[in-house]
Amino acid sequence: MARKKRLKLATYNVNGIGTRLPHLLEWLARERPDVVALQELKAIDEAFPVAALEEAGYGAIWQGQRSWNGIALLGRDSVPVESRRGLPGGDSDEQSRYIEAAVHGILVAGIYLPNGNPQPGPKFDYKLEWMARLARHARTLVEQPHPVVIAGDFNVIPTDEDVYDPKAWRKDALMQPQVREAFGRLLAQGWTDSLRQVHGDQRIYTFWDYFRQHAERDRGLRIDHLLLNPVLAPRLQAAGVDRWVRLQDKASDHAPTWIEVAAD
DNA sequence: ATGCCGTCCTTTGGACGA
Repeated sequence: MARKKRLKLATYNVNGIGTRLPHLLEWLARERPDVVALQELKAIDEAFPVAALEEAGYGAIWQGQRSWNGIALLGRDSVPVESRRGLPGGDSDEQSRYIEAAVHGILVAGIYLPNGNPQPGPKFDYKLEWMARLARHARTLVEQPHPVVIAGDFNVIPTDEDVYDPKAWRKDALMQPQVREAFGRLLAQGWTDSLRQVHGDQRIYTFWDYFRQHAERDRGLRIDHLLLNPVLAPRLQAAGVDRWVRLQDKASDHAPTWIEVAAD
């Protein structure tokens, strides 16, 4: 078999793996990503569809949780080699939001960053505290001599160019100044926001809520991100969003978001 | 201005999501 010239890395918030498994399998078959970070499994470990994914050609590691949260990493023809689950300093944190593994020669940190609404309040405080813990750990990842990507649902609208109507979302936790500053501090460590890097000033969204036909009208948010460390960033070749998945019946409110990097 | 819809189970309403 000819050696692949590119690797496709993707993140997809499925909003319930049980309900979304048919969508996930159809998307995997059509787009053939090499590495996938999943969020919002909303299922316990025992309910993860490991056999169906194996049948589809994907190895997986996952950390579930009843009802909420839950993350997984998939590797095409490969079982991810886990390096960590849960962020350092979160021994009392019961929420399944962080999983990290080596897949196809890349260290992949899959995250489901807390939403933080309503703000102000304890959930917003938890979001800021989680972002601080992420930043501390990310500092050790960014300087790795290996390629590293942080991929997932960040629940951060980085700028007003990343939301169809900033005024409508002004009070939302996803675009509060403290949240944007925390995301900015993360980028300042040396991470590349790959979708923005590839698309420049162009509008591109990864999430559309279920109301007012927002998906059909492309009134969305850019909140799913893939951040690359300085070793991986020069290999970035392409980036996009598989919006067709969001336009299907019974879709998740997020669409798969991906990049292609040169194989080393 | 708004969870208007969707998913889960703590199930037939409430909690949560963004």
